[in-house]
Amino acid sequence: MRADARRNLDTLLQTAMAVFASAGVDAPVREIAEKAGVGIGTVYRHFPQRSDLVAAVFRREIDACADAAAVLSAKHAPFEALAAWMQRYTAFVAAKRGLAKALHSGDPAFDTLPGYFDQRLRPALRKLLEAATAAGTVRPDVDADELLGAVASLCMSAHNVGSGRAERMVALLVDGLRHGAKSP
Amino acid sequence: MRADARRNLDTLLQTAMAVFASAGVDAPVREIAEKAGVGIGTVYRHFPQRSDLVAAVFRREIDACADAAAVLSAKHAPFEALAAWMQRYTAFVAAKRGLAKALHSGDPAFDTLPGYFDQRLRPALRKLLEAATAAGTVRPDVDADELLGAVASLCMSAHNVGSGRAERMVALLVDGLRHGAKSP
DNA sequence: CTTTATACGGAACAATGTTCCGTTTATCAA
DNA sequence: TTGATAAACGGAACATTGTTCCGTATAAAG
Repeated sequence: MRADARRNLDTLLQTAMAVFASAGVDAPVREIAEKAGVGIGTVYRHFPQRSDLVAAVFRREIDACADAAAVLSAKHAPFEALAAWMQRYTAFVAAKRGLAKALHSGDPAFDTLPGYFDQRLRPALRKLLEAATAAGTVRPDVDADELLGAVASLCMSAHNVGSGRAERMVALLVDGLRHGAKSP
Repeated sequence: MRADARRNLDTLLQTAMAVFASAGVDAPVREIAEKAGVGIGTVYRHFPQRSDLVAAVFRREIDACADAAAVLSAKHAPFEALAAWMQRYTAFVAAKRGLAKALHSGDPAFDTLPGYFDQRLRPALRKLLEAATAAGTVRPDVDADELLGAVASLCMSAHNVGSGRAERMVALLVDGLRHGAKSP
């Protein structure tokens, strides 16, 4: 792959992420291309359809969230790493409320996203959970899937718009994980 | 209101309902205008925005569903009327799965729809319920709101696509209403 | 029948997704 | 270093669709 192509792809994804975050996923392709300093043709060579760009940005954010698990795990004690990652995941889900619409739009470009979501995030959380359980700071009867789903529900609910409510609920959830741990 | 205007408005709403049903609520305005045999300008005079047309069609379908209650009530015994209307409502909700997206689009044209929905359908169902309860064929501890919500949930669930599953579940629900009635 | 306010139709405009192709440039062999 | 070339670039042009505007047609009233 040519160096300029790689460069453009990177700035494109970065810019698209920023634009989607501030103007929503319906932002015009022209605007993204302009802000990234590339032509429209460049965008469409990398992403044949607009939805492909959206999906790529999404996948990238899933990756970032999943990768954060290992970093946090190396930097903190098991329980603290778990708690920190849960907040990281909360931020991710909360910021992506617009995704639900896109996912249900029927566009084939989004078909593989739910699977990718599971494939990357579930193992990430499972490792954190297992480490904390092994350390005795978290109860052993909690399922990674259920936890991911619960947080998503908390964040998606219409009553949780704004003002850290979702974060507080998730913090409560995480505190609940301590109950029944081997060593308190 | 001029006669031709009234005529055009009616055919427009009828046509739009048919097109939305077959091609989805994203069908182009031009297509609707053409099928209705009117110019685009005519559509936009009656409905300043595309979403206003969608909302009008919706309101009309809510009306039809609500009005069906009185008709069924006059034609059948209380319980049979209730059961028939529940199926009518089921068909209405099932057909309008695309509505959820529209409702959450943030377009102000849809702001009053949820309220209208309640205002028309809740009393309709309440009257049917009260009549059946008074006749002793339905238990008295059922709330119209809850019933409407339950049916909506049954229909909206992604697992209920196709093949009368929702209808069967609703029928079950209705049969459940008989339990604990004064006279079995 | 004439008048007039109303409604009509569709051309024209604007925004946006997508395609196409002439031009530029990174890469590499000589 | 330089020339060849395949890859990538940029943006004009096209297609679709929502929306506006205005000249024309017509229903309604006297």
